[in-house]
Amino acid sequence: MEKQILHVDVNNAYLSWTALDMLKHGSKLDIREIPAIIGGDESKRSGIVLAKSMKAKECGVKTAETIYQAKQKCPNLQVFSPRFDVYKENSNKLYHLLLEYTDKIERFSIDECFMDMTNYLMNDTLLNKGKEINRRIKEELGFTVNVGVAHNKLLAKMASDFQKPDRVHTLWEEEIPTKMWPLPVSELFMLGKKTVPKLYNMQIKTIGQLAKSDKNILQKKFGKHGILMWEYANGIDNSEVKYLPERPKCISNSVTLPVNISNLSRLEEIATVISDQVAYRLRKEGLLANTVNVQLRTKDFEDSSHQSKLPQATDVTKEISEKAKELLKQMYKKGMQIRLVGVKVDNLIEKEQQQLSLFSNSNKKQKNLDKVMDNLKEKYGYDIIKRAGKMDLDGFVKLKDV
DNA sequence: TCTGGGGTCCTAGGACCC
DNA sequence: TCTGGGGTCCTAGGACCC
Repeated sequence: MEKQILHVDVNNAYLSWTALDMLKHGSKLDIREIPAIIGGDESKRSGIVLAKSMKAKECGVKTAETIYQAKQKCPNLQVFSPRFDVYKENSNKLYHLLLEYTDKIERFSIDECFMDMTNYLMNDTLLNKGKEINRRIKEELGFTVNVGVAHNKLLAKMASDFQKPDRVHTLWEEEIPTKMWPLPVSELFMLGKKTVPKLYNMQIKTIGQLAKSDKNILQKKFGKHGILMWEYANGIDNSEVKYLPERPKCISNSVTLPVNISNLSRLEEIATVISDQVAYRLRKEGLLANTVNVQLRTKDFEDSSHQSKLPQATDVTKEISEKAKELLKQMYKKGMQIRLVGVKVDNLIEKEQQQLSLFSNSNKKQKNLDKVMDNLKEKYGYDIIKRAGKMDLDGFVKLKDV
């Protein structure tokens, strides 16, 4: 049977939600009405555009470009910092409103949901439900969304991306040739900046041309991805709305350092602090990691990563940080100027599935230490705990480097 | 004061085994 | 001694998403 799918996408989510929070706290200014962006901190070398207002968009400001570039285009641009606690709260409000319509909701990101409305339409049409949701969110939550209405996830997602903001668009199968095929191929979901130029070289410039091109040639050139893009261009997508929460496949944290660092022992200390964060999140999830991965980025934006299996699955901070340091030593070559350090754990399993081994109780001391630290973090917040003899990352780098 | 941070999935090559 | 070949595991890197 045909599926009935909605895709709900918050318009300029970070910016709208920041605007609402400011108004709630007495601000007279609605930053949705002026040229404004949500951006990182240029002094910390994380100065990119995370979200933009319509007025900023009219100036030509693009998401993910540098704040510096955005200001060139739009000299009176106002920049605001992201507020992730506020975003999480609004995301939850949205989710709970949508739950009134179906429990089959996939939270695709903080500001996007897929809804499987098959069997939940109650004598109404899918389009009417979409319109009602759009209206209720605006009235009850105070921000606007685009809603895509279709028979599969891909088409619903493409539809919600049509004209913005505050719109409801259908993309039925019979509308594909008129609504989707004329669009440039770069608009298709899963076609990014590496693939689009290759398609251009093949004289494939619109989604329609991609849809009509030879699937076998695409497969030869792009492998599985070639099949996927051909199917998407033709509106084919049989994937399900994944409404059951799944365990994460990996957990990672990384930092762009305020200054480049070319000193191995300092990098090791940074890797230790990050490992601590990763291990804490791992324990909160009740998971164990089998693999540790370290990522480095040089001042020239050359990325490299090394990974290694652990002797056994663990959530012990010390075991993860020791492995991370070992990998770091392998990777770091004298004279490298490091801009970013990241630690990731992979191949996660549920704690209950842990293989019993002769060594499973060997790290009792470390485990107890982790437990004590975790309790303090729960009680007073993550930042209250500084590792003995170390400062937090910012202070550490600022005071000891340059 | 130019370029974030957190994810998922895929591919290719080497090691190792039978 | 004329160096097969399939399967699995592991690692490094890359593409894409928001």
